[in-house]
Amino acid sequence: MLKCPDMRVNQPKSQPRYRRLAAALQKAIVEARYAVGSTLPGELELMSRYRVSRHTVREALRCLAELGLISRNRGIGTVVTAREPASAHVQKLASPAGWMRYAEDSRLEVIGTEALHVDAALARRLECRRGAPWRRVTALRRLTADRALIGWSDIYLPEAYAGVVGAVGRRAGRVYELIESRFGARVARVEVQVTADLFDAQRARALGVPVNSASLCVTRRYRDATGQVLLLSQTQHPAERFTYAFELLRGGDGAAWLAA
Amino acid sequence: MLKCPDMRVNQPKSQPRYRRLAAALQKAIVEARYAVGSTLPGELELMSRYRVSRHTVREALRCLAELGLISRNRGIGTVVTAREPASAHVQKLASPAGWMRYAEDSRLEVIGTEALHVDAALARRLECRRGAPWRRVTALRRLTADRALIGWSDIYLPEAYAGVVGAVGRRAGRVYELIESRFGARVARVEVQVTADLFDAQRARALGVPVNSASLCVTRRYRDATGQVLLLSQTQHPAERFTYAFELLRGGDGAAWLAA
DNA sequence: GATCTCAAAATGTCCGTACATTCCGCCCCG
DNA sequence: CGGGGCGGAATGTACGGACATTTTGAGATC
Repeated sequence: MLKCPDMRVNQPKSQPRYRRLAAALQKAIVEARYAVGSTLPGELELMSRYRVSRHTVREALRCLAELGLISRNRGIGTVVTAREPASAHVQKLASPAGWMRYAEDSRLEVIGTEALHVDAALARRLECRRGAPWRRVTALRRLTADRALIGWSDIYLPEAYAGVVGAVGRRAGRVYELIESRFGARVARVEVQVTADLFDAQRARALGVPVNSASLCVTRRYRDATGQVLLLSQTQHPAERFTYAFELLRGGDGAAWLAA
Repeated sequence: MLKCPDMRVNQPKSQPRYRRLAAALQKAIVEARYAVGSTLPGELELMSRYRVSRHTVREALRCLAELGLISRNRGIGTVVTAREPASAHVQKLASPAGWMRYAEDSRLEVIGTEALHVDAALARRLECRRGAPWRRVTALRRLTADRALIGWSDIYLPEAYAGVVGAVGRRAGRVYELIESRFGARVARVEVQVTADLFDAQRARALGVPVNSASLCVTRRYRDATGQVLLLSQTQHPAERFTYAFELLRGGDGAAWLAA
């Protein structure tokens, strides 16, 4: 059960004290003796309860923090953040278009927006000139069914299209569709990049996942017929909560999408 | 530069001592004052050289270990394992078939194989009966150009097909193609799941990436016409070294793959 | 009721000490 | 030459102490 990182190939007969304490605390969390959101006893309390040094308590708590089960902050204490991984949402892709957009069972929730003049690095990503006026929108993606958080999105669009921001998440329609209908633009191609990343502290906190936990990272560039980028969105999904799944039908030397 | 995990949103004016030491050591590694493969001075030496406690040295080294720059073992010392992330490989997908198989510019290198009788959990994944004889093959995936490691694969196939294992990575042809040509089986469908995960110690060590670093995790089930699983492969790619990229052409209400 | 201040609670940083465990190289012996 | 044993070097575990920093709640004041 206890998965605190251990580099040694051969496990010792008896576990170190701090690992045993970590296992005991994890058991208590799994058995819901400490509910998610509740606060564990403080270090001093744990010291006396388990008759170990503060060092040992801290090492044990470090293990649990690495597992993402707890979060520790000065002045607050040690809060249980997870009992087990949340149930995973599987996004079935019935066609390649699924890579372009999300199903209707989830929705964006804007949590921030700012106008900016793009620096050199961002200009490269957006394929525009440096200093151009763009708008960054930060949003969370939730399942509509149970409001579960499944992603954090950073969305970039030209400032000229910023008028759609108010409608994002409020009105039916994806961001690029809003841009198309409001400004008469036309998305002709979408470039998709799929990789993985770790959640930083800000994103982890917003999603309620451990800092430095794994995220599936999908970046999309929506281009018009001239190749210009109309919209770029980068979404990080918690690995434990989101999976893309699809099926290919084998044919000749290629493959066709198998609709569900 | 220093990316040791820090939970605090607002950085203090001055960094803690251990972070400063970690930064100094990382700088020395980047500048190749300590080459990859070489051993850093021991804890006691660093204590006297930097005039800090052993505790502070250990915390600093822990940061570097988390970054994957060093590896620490009793009796050996602290070895530099990486100077910087390896350059990233972008796997361009010219068609949906790209999700089914890898391009010709990389190759599998088998590092282990074992016969097994599948337990309940694995039986569910392989959709076979518990106790059935299967073969697990562990392999690394390398770019042929520079031998760079881009993935770790766990491959499962029925023991009846184990005869192809010797040819994996030695002869041209993907695993499922080897099975097809050798045993007359026929892959009709491929189910693909894309998510993210963290590298455990074993996989991290084999790939030379940090423990608990992000991996893009792709699972493929190859099925015959009756739906039976002929082959399951699960590959973890280091996020910094591997990205899937493709482009969709917008059309009607769907999307078509844009060939490169 | 709202705001400010202060103290207590909690974790973070950093020092020190001691012993345990593992690895590796060297030396000795067969 | 090869194998085994031993010692030294190195990190890992665990104890203790002290002070710093952050958060929160209670109480006082306006």
